Amino acid sequence: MLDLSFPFKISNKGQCLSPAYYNEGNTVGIAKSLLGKVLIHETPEGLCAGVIVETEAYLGESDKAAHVYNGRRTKRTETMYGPAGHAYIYLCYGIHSMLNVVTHREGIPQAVLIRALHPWKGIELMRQRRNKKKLDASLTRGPGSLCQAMGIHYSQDNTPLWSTHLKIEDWGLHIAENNILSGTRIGVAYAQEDALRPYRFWIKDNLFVSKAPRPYPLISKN
DNA sequence: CAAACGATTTTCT
DNA sequence: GAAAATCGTTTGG
Repeated sequence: MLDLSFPFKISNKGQCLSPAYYNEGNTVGIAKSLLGKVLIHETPEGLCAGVIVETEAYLGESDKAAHVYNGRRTKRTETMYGPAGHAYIYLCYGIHSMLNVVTHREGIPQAVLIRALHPWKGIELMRQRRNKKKLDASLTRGPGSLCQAMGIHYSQDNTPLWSTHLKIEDWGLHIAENNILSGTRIGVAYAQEDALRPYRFWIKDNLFVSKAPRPYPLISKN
């Protein structure tokens, strides 16, 4: 029997991450720091929240795995060129919304993809949205799945993450460095040498972290 | 204007 | 493990 219980000690109040948090210019650092933060979405149906347990960094125009590689500044990617802390949400495979956080000042298109959540609040609503009869780790594992569970849609692209209805908060969870693992990003095999870079981060042993499609981590120097 | 392509997920074998 | 689902974005003619 899977143990889906909430494994975090959480404080009694949360603090919304400020615009400055996203504007340090250190995307890899933010990708790691976002582990343990709480994503919150409130809709007329109710409030859902989950702890971020897996992220990936996308490092701008020189990153062959990024949408903005080689300066592809298009209607879709315009959000990535915008202010830090806005949500870059796009449609993938015609079906799945993907949530990213813009992590660099205007003009520098870097972002962090949110790949998995440990569900905290609104779990029954998530289950309904995911059309699951029984709860299991597939509820919020994977970037498309977590957006469906949270009710996040690509029409919400470019929303600031300090909005009243969509935000990321700090609830005092600190993930120790030795509980953070890294490896290669998923689904970017086409990106040649950049596919090998360890820009994916996750909380060790967390049940909701994506299964790796290939052997990992592929430890590469630099 | 036509065609190929996904930072994926689910279902079927 | 293989293949389908499904459509906006991007690229090529």
